Amino acid sequence: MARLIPKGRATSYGAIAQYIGMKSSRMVGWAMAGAASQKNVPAWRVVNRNGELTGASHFETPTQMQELLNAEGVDVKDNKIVDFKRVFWNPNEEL
DNA sequence: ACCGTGACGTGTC
DNA sequence: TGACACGCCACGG
Repeated sequence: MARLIPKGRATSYGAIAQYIGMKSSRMVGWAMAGAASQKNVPAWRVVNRNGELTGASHFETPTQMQELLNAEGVDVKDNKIVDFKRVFWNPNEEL
């Protein structure tokens, strides 16, 4: 799922949960925790509904998530995505 | 089998 | 706007 997220965009746990049909968004986060260490899964493009990088601490370094997003053109300030609503990518609209 | 915990989300007060 | 409660479900103790 995370691999479907376009570069330079980001989505929320809830959006993914909704897309998959999962009732619990917590499970999405749980799944991402395991994917964070995997280079082929852009888990850094998944944040909470406020655009906060809440899972940054699960990466190799707490700043890596922000670094990666910055590298893709996503502005991150104080561990939050700037203008998240504009960067937000809704998988349900891509159906 | 029970309980606490967690990268969450939504609803109340 | 901030704090709290509750639903959700996999995992470890």
